[in-house]
Amino acid sequence: MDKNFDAKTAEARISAEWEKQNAFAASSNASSDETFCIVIPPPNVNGNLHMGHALNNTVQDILVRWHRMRGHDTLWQPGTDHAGIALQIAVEKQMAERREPDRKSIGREAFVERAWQYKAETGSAIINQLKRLGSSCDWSRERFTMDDGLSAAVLKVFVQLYNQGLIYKGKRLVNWDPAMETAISDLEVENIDVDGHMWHFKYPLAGGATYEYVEKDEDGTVTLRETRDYISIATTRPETMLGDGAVAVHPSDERYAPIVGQLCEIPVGPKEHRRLIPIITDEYPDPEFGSGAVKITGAHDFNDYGVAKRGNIPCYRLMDTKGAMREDGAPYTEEAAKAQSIIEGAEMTEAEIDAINLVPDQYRGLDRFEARKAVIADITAEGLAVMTLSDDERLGPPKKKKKGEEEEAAPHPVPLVEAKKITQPFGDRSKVVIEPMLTDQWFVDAATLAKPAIEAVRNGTTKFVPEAWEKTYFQWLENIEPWCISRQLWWGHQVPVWYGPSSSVEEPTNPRKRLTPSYDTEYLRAYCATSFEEAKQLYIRDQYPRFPEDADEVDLFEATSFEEAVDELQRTKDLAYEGGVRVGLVRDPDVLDTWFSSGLWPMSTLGWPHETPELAKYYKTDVLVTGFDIIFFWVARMMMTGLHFMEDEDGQPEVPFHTVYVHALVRDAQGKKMSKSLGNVIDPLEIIDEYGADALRFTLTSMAAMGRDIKLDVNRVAGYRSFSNKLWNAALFAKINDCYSPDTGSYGRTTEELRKNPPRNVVNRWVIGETVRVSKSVHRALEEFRFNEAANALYSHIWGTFCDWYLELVKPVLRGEDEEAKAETRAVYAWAFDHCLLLSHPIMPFITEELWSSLAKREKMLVHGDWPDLSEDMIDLVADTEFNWVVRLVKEIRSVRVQLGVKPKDEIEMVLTGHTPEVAMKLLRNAPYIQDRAKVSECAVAENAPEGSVTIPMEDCSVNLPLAGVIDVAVEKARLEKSLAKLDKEIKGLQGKLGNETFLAKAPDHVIEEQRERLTAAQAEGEKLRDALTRLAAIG
RNA sequence: GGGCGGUUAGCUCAGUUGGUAGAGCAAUUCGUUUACACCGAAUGGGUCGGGAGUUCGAGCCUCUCACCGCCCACCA
Repeated sequence: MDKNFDAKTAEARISAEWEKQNAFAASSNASSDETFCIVIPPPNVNGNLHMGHALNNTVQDILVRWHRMRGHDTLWQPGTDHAGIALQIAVEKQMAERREPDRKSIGREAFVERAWQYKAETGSAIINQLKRLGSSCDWSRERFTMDDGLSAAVLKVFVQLYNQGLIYKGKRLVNWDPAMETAISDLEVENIDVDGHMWHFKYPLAGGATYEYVEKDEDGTVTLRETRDYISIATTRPETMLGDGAVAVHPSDERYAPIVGQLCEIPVGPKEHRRLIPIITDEYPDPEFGSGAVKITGAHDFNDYGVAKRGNIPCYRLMDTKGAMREDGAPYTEEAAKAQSIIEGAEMTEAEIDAINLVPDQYRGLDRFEARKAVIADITAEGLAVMTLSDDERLGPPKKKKKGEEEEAAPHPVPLVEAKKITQPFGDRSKVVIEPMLTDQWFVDAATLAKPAIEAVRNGTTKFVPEAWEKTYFQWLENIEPWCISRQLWWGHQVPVWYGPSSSVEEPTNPRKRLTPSYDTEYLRAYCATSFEEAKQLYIRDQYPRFPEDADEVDLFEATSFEEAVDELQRTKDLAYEGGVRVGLVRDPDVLDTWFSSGLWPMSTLGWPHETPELAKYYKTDVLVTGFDIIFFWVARMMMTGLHFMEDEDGQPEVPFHTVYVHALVRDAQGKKMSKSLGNVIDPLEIIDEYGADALRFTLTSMAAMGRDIKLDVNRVAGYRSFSNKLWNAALFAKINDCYSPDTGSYGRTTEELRKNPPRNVVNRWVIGETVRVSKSVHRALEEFRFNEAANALYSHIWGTFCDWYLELVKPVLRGEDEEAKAETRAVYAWAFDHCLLLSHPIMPFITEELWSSLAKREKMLVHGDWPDLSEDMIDLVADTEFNWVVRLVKEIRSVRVQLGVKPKDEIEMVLTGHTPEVAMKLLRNAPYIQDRAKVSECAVAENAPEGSVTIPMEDCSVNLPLAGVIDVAVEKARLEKSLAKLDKEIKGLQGKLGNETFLAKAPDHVIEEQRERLTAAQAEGEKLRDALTRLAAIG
């Protein structure tokens, strides 16, 4: 055996061996019907292992290895997520780097192929990284959210929810990412406070009308009265003024009561053609804020959208998919006239309103931020920019003063713009400012699906650990909004809906008339199906009900766009097609939110919608291990879909897992998530390279208890590497001392034998008891998900008990001549050490596996070892108390030696006094150990303490070290006095407590008894110390 | 604005029915041809953020304040 564990080479070798043995395969090592299943939170397929993954997978692996060792039928289901938007960004980035033509120029089909190629290049990296961590997933069952099986699940879920009315399409204001040109869900928006500005502009009243503007204070006293020909509006987004549909004030706001119902002018655009909009009332404006008047831009603000819907105010879309001002449509004057006609009573459909482009010609094509600058400049030039701030507000926002910087002497000059902290929405992937955009999108009726998901946690069917997270879960689900699931991306599951022209406008008796159908959306019908073939059937049945038997005569083809459908029809128009009809069905181009497919993960990876044996056996799964950041994204959605689609044997909705273990996030020192852009990432792979996977795993395990943040300290990893080194050397010691027989490959005694015939030697009996104890502690800790307790129990047992005491104590025996004692000790050493390996394996799989096989020939690898289930009756209480006494005695002697400056090499005598015969026996029985451990030459027993000796009080005796002449009397005196002072303080406290009648009356008996015992012991010890002081005084 | 965490030794953090404050690292002293220097022995170090309350007894329960952080929703 090498002197140290070479993690780097050993880990690779051991991984290979596990793989070769199929050690992680589902059901491997199963000896009971009890199942245990965890589905991995699928990492992004193009991702790299970060500390969060490391923690997450360490926890899962501990549970999985533990259950597998217990003989449970165990499956850890692995896989990866296609990471919709994230992967598309990555692919496009790579294409740009490689100077390939961009996405749009190669087209959808080629791009998707390119993305698959990218996936093939990077797809195994994260899996290999998980393997390096030691994750014992059943890799043969690896799944991918876009593989055939999982895609089938997605289709089935979509179609069923669609047919149940739980998925629908609608024109809504959604969060739009102008960089990726797609909608995103609420959860994918990060709201960040940034320094912003608020502008105040005058909207002149139509036709130069005026009114008396009156401001009053709280008492009703008039503070301002003036004649105005405008209404003042505050905005942080001047560029959206172009799309204003109204100005709203609160119905109770008396200042504006005179002008409600009148029209005002949007002060931007060509002067002669400025749009007029009505002043309306709505509950939304806060009279206390700004001027109390709000411009209503329904197509670009979520609050305004609500007002617009209530007040029947048109929503004018100003921007294109890139967030630039629209360039389509007729010149501004014509478009504005259309809008104006609505005010005058013209009726228009939503689509017609959406088609109106109200961007004045000079702003068309400008980026939204450029447009903002231009709008501000133009309005300001016209003198319509105003400030309506109080003097206090004019000071601007408080500036953070840097050290040494002088306080601002004078207020700012009156600004034309108010500096203001504003919360801006950013795309969590693209990091660009999100634009509310009025678009057609697919939604899931989340509120309906949420109800059973809430109930299942309420009634305890699924439990969160720690429980506190249930509150977070409820809070979100109870206020859930429709979930926008469509993305205008190319990478992902395409929405399984096909559109075809409606034939209902005309009688389909003459199908030839439908040869070139109008693809105007008004006449489109949607068919949701799991395949084109199915959609075709649905279309025929719906559109040509009279010709079911003539279905062959309807020639349907699938087109990727409406343009293509029309082109294709034009192209084939001349082809003879007797007696039939030719129609192109166009598939919805959108893809689904990544979380739509990962939300099915527990069902889909086990085979659903097929009724596979795995699904029957392992669903519902047991524990879901996750960070709290994806409780909403993922956990809640798995609960919703799981409950909707899965049933138990009784036909009741079934949850996907009974326990959700929520762990902390690994963060940086500021409590921020680790991120590449912040440069605060600790790479787990580098840590593994340097310290080994076991050390990293042990570190994360010991920190798993933390509430929310784990601030990883690399020093701690180093500390736990030392721990594995410790374990390694304890094994080396076993090898050197032949604890494992090379012939039989075993240590000669089974647990059962040791239980029936306990060893003679008290040290061996004691270590068996300690082993039983630690096995119970570890087991209980794992049962209760208290991973840090399991780690700490092992740490202190292996290092503090086994290595520091047991290993040292058996040295004299193993070096001695008593062959019988040696044989017994070897056997017990090996047994106890094996248990250290068994119990540590879930946390530190590599080193324990390595030692397991290198110490002895084994029937099975440790990964399939039998998890200890030791019976309490193996704890020998007598040996226990006796040995704790020995340990305490040795520690006391060592302490005294160091304090009094006795040289480590010097052996001293010890004399026991004030003892009973039993105590004397106890001492003599253990004399060899005490002599060895405390460097004592002789353990004697006497009536009286020798002259000039140092005394150590024990509860049942005194230990005297004859050190006359060796020690400094003054130092010893100081030592005794210090101990005495400490003791007196304790005695005083205890006496006070026991003298307190209410304490005696109210405290439970066992507590009182405990305090009494402690007092007695402390008093006895105090006496001994006082005696010693007296004797010392006699010498001095 | 709503919700949730945190504040314990120099540092990173444990501390589960309220009953003598703990670990690792760091520090100091001493040691080691003995499984291990990725070592051993010993030592020092905390009015458990402030205040109030409940209790015989509070790091733990209640209230409050302060600071730090997270989540959700937001005033145009």
